[in-house]
Amino acid sequence: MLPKKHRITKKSFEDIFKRGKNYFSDYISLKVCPIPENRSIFTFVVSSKVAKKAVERNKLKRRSRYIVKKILDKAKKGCGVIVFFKKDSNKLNFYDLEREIIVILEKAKILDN
RNA sequence: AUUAUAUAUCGGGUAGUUGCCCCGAUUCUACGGAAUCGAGGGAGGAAAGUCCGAACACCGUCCCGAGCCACGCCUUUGGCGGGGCGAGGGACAGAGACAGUGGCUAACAGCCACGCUUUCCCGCCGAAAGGCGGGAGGGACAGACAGCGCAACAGAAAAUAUACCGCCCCGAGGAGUAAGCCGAGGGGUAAGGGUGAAAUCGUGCGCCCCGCCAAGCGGGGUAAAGUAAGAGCGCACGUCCCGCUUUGGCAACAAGGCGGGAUGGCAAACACUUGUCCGGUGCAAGGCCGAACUCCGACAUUUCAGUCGGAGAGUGCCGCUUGACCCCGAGAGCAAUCGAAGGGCUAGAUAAAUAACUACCGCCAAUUUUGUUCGCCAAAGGCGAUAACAAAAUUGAGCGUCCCGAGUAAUAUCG
RNA sequence: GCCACCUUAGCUCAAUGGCAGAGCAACGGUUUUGUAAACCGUAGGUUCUCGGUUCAAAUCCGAGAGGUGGCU
Repeated sequence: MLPKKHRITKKSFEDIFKRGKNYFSDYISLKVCPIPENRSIFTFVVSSKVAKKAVERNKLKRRSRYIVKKILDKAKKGCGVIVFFKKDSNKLNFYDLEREIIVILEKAKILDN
């Protein structure tokens, strides 16, 4: 799990959601927005349209947090990121999910490749 | 061993690497917090659905009100008078909820025990209706002689039976030599008609033998038995209802006696009746404190900026886990349940923690390959919140819903 | 967290407890040189699911499933 200082709070969520720039891939869409802090913050949103059971939604979120945690040091500072999952993304296994997330973060220029 | 039903309990394990939330200790600190350590803790039986009734918190109108506070007067260890605050209690009534009796409970529409009723099976009694006994289930189980309604189709008729066919009696009159026939109309009749879910409580009998020619009468038999005709009648039995009453039971009710009677169904039809219960909102309740920002006022100023005070404000903190708590359980009770003594502290997150990966054990209905005649099994391969159903959001009680295994107990069947 | 409502033919909707219907769409035919329109006809239903009340349930009652909307 991400430490608290890398999570998005209730207040900043609204802000990033409105002002954020969109990036898309087959399974994931991002909203990215610069923030006036010397760190990057993340959160993950899984609609109940993607996975009906809370169990599956939580699993997707847990795995994603672990992946982001691993690459946190290499990421650009000062970004607020909301990760939305699209349909069928619950069918990905761990390694495919990791590849998806890294590719789209590179696309959004949060990660250098 | 298999299947079905019911059900106490359990819900993957071990090791390693890397992490998250809470708690505790220590250190540092710009007092916001940060770092390190810890043989500290970290989802469920249904956490879910939200069908229920509670705890807890706040709020509204009226009334009662223990007590407290100050004031006035008097005949001053006291009495009287009006006023304020006020723990707590009551009423808040509608097109509301509930409905056998007793108990359990904080409370309930839940649970336990009992009663009544109903369906199926078995046995016995009886001519039948029906009754008695046993077993397995079901019952939203007050009231349909207070009102107001509903019942398609079929049927003569569907709730005040108002008679369509038939049957019986009377019969104006008609044709005819007569016998016999036809017959408007009137009266009686619910036994027959065959419908329907339901037809005015149900069942049985209305006879047999002998004597007199017969009708009829007399005698005998059977539990009992004959009218102008006709089963609305008679007799007997059964079921149910009403009134009075005896005994047993806390009660629902049961068993019996006397007398009278036969009133169909639906209240899960009604803004129907009777009885009982109920004020409202929900932890986003509510409390503390008031950041950014906005507005107002004052001060100060050439301008920009600023200082102080007030109001609004949700960044935050509390509520938030010691509780109708958990384990064990002497003892009370048919049981639900209550419970002495002893021991324990067991998630509190907030875009929301409780995990990710690896190895071994584990699991694999169906599908693929190899070994093997096949199966078992082994290996490959697949799965993994590592098995199904499924994850806290104030708390706990119940209901109903979902579901794989392990395991426990009992019955039936096969060996 | 809480509350209200809906589910009927392929689609949009009706239906006092008493034979489940309408419009559009589909299919066949008539008409036309042909198509459309028009006209005639036909088929299509587990009334979301499971129980119950009733002689009888799309309708009344209970439980479940799916969906829509609202408050905070």
